[in-house]
Amino acid sequence: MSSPFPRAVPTVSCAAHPREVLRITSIASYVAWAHPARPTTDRGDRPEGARQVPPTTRPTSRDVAREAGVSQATVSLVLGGKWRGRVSPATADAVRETALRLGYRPNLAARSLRLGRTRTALLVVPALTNEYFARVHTGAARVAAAHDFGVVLYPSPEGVGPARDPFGSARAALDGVIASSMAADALAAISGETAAAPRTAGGPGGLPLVMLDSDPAQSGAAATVNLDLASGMRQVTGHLAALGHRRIAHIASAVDSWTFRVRRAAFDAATRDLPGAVVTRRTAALSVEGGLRATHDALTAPGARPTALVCDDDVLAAGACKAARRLGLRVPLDVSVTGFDDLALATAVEPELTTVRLPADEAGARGMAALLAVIDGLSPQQADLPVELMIRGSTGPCPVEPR
Amino acid sequence: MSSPFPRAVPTVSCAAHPREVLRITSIASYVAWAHPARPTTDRGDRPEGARQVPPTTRPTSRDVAREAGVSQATVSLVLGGKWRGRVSPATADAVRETALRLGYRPNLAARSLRLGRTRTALLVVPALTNEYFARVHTGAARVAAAHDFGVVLYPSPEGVGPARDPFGSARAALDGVIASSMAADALAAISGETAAAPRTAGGPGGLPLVMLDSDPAQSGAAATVNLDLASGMRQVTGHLAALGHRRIAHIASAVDSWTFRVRRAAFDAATRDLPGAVVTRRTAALSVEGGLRATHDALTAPGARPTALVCDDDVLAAGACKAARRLGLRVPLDVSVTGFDDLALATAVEPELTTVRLPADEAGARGMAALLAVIDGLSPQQADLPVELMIRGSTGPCPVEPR
DNA sequence: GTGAAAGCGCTAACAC
DNA sequence: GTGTTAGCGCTTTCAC
Repeated sequence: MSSPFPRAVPTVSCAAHPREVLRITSIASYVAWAHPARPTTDRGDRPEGARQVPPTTRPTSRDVAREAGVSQATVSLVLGGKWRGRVSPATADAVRETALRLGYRPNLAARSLRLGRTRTALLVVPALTNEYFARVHTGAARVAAAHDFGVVLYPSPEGVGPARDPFGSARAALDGVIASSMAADALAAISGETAAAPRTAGGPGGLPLVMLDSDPAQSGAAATVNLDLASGMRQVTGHLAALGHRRIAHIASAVDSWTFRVRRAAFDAATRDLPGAVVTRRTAALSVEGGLRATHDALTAPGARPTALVCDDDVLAAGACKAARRLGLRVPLDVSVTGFDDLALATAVEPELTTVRLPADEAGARGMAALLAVIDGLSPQQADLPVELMIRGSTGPCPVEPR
Repeated sequence: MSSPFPRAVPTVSCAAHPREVLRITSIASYVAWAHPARPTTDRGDRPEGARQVPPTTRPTSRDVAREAGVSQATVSLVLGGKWRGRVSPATADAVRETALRLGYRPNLAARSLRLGRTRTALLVVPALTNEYFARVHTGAARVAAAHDFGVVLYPSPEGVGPARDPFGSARAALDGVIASSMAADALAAISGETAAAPRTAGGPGGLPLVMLDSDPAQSGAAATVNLDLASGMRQVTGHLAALGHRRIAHIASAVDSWTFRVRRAAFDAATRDLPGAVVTRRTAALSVEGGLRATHDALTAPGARPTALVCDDDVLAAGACKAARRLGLRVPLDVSVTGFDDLALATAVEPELTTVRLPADEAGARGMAALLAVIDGLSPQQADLPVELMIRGSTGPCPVEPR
């Protein structure tokens, strides 16, 4: 997606043009910031003489100013790129040169404090250990970077265990929040607080919030970026129906979040219209093991065995394939399996999974774009992102004489 | 790993005991921070009247002080947990109550500016789209949180494309850096800058740096946390040798980073001592597809076909299995395959991969602990983390009459 | 036991 | 064109 926003001008102008150099310079700059500080825990004050501030500090804009023979304000203007008609080019160059030579880097804390905003967004994800959200982050970070924004991840409690304090994880001050579903607790809290002024940025107590993959009606967010999951599920069932499958089991995620409720409802709606459809459902923990167990149950339950397994997720589908094979069933000859998400896993297993590709990267990018729009006081575009059925080897024609 | 550090006392005391409430309160607090600020891009100044600071701001410690009828300093002391003998318990309670009622949250930018440190560490990872590093982050974040530190991820350029400016990604000011290998550029820059004062925190230009999975001799870091990869590779080759395999192909990662050089050297060393061993090697892009191609080449090369494939990585191993099967070879009957890392993928595929479990979470935790130690002026313990061979279904006895 | 005051490094309005 | 100045919100001496 090409961003609808104008490109931000780099805050600290970088004489070095090749991005290699820029990158290195910038990272290396971090090195120039160190105070051997001890945690401010109440572990009793040090008895031995209190070591004071270290002798070496990194240069401030004042140092640059002194060194360059200008005022500190001039340094700020030049490095901030706002010197257009106010500082002579020669002076500006001198300042930049000095800043570079001293290895000056603006103090972000000071800047944030002064500006009252941080150009930082929080991305709340259920757990980092998931390729899907990694891709969401990638997309969000890409758009953010293009606008000189940063993204800080907050893996919501389930991810790292109940985080004692989000300040520990999301340490930065924030300009906005992007939250995906599946972070129920946190989301409830956020929307609850935002309810007073849901649609505006800067309302009383209203930090701009964009929700991903969540109920637009309930989120209380300024914007919602959703995927057309219903279409995906319809494509899946349509595909299976076209292959002749009628006995279909839904291996559903046990996680109670909007995204899975939508998948379930879409599955139900799609199969309801399928003449002769015999539908069952098992819920499973969101893991290979969970999918395996639920599928085992679905395939060994009394009654006619399903010929197709619609899984809420690729991971579940991988488990489903294992379960089928352990029962001596061939995929897709005896039973077809579909996934959802199109993770790398989908093409790592054999047969490769027929699955629904979710544009995770794009969702993250849209989410960030929406957040930036909200922060800007604009109304972000709202449209479900299209998903695409990837037909691969795990689905095939319904066996003629099943069982 | 149980942390060697004392537990930090929460900065803002939380009357609410149940962690549910704490969590919600904390996250919700973010909502109370909003300035409808426009990006400071040079897109021309607004012609229409310059909207000033929004009317609503979140409460400051001064507001709390006024409301509670105390001085702002008292608020700071109480909420900072340093009121032990200086403020009366009654006053302290009143302050806390007021802070809670107003929804007060300390401004992190101001705190950082004042303290000169941020209690934030940067975790540089090659790309987020990788379960291994997600686990590293999890471990690091866990230890960090226990010490009231935050972790900000910086997916190094390969991950999100060449980030224009790390300040865009890692927006927070930092107290230290944890970097994994495979982030060559960034690392070179960091170690280059740190070389002047490698072993101390707070040396001139020396931001504490801990390297993960990197050459201890070259990193220039204050500490290195490594895995005993050589042992892992020895276990793999030993396992295969015990099964009778002698013709072994190494499907090596094409990524030129220390971790893979170690694996390669260990493989070479281990097979060198194996009488009658016939060893080949193919390098592969770090993907299922890459593994598939390299393995296809290895299995179809002229000469006696290898009976075992040692892959640098589970993803490569997944590709190797696919390649073998496409050639009509059964795993493990005709060819054995081993992976490395023990990602979830290893047990998602069939047969499940015999692989080396890397304690990623533990590595992240150790890295963070080491960083905290360095920041504290202590010398972190240095020891390679043990790895473990997970024997599963992808390896079996060498076929008696191979080919 | 509590308040007053200094100042972290930066930006931006305003003088000159 | 350039310099001076006033804080952003917080922590931390130091008086009282």
